[in-house]
Amino acid sequence: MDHRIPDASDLGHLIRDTRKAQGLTQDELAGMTGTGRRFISELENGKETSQLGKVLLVLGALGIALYALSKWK
Amino acid sequence: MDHRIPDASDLGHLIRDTRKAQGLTQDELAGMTGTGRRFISELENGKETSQLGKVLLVLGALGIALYALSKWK
DNA sequence: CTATAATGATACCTATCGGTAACAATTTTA
DNA sequence: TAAAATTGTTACCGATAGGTATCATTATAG
Repeated sequence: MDHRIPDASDLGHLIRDTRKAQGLTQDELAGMTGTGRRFISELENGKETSQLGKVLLVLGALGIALYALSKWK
Repeated sequence: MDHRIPDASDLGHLIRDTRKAQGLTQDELAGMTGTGRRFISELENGKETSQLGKVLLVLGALGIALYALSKWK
């Protein structure tokens, strides 16, 4: 399934749903990505100031691929 | 055109290329998004710690749509 | 229901993000 | 080329990200 990601809370929801679909806890996902449970919780709740690199780590750990669609290039 | 975004530097390259394709300077893009030129410069150069919300603002300003592809949900 | 697990929220703390400004280096243009 | 424009880099600095630990709250299982 592909999802458009206009803002942080959309990404948060997708991450939460995907994590649960895989039967993972926030603690486990944090461990898999070298982050903390607090980071995962805040990310899933749509925090705008989450750091890009860590977000991409989490997406990667969940097997979520990111695509950018630009009509300019 | 769609681009896979595995890490921060891929996103940086896409942003830079798209910005130039539209004839914008970093200063102008910073102004359009309420950020600073420094943020744009570092983002384009693949800084991992750029904040998610601002990154999404920049993508929006450039007309780049983000999609997430998950086989779980 | 109730015990247990999972998540949310908060305090504490160090590291650092990013705005502004200034200067250097690089690229573009005439 | 040389001047101008653009971008990279650094200093300064207030604000805050996020790790760990802890407690409150909510969800889940038996």
